[in-house]
Amino acid sequence: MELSPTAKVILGMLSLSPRSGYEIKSFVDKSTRFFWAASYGQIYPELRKLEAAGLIEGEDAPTGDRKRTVFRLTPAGEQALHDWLRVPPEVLEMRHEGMLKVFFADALGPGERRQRLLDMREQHLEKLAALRAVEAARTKDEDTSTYLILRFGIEFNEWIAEWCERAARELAPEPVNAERSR
Amino acid sequence: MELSPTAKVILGMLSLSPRSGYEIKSFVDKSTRFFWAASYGQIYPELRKLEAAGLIEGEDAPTGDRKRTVFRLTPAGEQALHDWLRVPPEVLEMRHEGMLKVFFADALGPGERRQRLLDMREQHLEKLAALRAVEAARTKDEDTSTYLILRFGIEFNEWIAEWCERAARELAPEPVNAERSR
DNA sequence: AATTTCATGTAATTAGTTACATGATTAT
DNA sequence: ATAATCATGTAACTAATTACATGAAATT
Repeated sequence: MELSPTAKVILGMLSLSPRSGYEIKSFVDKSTRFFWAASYGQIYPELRKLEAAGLIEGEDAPTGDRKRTVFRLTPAGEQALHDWLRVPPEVLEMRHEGMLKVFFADALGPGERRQRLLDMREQHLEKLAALRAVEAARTKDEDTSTYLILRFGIEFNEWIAEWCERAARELAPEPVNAERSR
Repeated sequence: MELSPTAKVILGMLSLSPRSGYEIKSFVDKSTRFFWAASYGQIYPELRKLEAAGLIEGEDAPTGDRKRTVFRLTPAGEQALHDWLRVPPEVLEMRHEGMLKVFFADALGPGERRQRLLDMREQHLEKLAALRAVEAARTKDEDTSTYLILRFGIEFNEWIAEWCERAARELAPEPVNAERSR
């Protein structure tokens, strides 16, 4: 059974612990968001499909009068997750507008490449700040894979920001400031 | 006028030089592919829309009996490209299955995280080899933005592969080999 | 009292891939 | 002769976002 992109993240999230669609979405936004996003428009229909396929099962768990369904993996769902995890990865796609603008920067004339690099750097510094905030809010999970990936995200964005700074510096030797000034 | 994702790469490619849809596609595959892809199913319909909007114009340039249309930017198209390039980037999306598998690796048990890291490393080594081949085939363009981005791609994939190797080594002190052995 | 968060869902739209179809030209 | 490349395009399908809609509970 071929898993859809959103099925992959849902099954994985439910392997961490049973949870509702809303909780899946909010945890995605604090964790996999920077390399694997998911919206409500994907999550809720996919939860129904996975339940129909017998990979997950939902249980009513309302808070007062507000209805709520918590999903957990079935044995078949756990098996499907394991099967997927053991195969080498295939999907590796990016949509990086900052890089595209640097790539075409020469169309603006010789002086403009530097500013495109600084714009790209700025975007990664913003991502970095968001990930650092997540790191600060977290509680003892040093030995988990989820924390390892958070560290990856932080170091990854640092590396890119530094690469941009270095490339900008090589174009013009003035110091690079943190703020955009235009 | 809001440019579609594919319009951005088409206008940029035509700023490098006039070319056909086929040539746009093959150059994308050798250059922006690793951070901004485009398929024929996107390119040909978008070329028609951009021509209808007056941003590009096509000229018949057949090779013998095989018909062929070469597109170039109009002044309005050049303006649209410049307007887009000068605004800070917004789109920054990834679909990174290797990272997602590392993220959920604990579901397989404690020993499996290492293999997921090595799988992810392998994928980036493959990207790296493809980009190095492009670099070897290229001719004097050291001072262009397109070459800068190629260098970025190479160093970026190197950095990720090394990060994976380092993380795998910290989990188990045996040496990391280039080949998958399972 | 008002705002934010929790909670679930759908409809419309946009984006994108993959497979198919056709045919000329060039290289082996 | 055959295969690879050049060249253009569409149809079917999959994926994904965005906006909308509704309403309860918790917080300020």
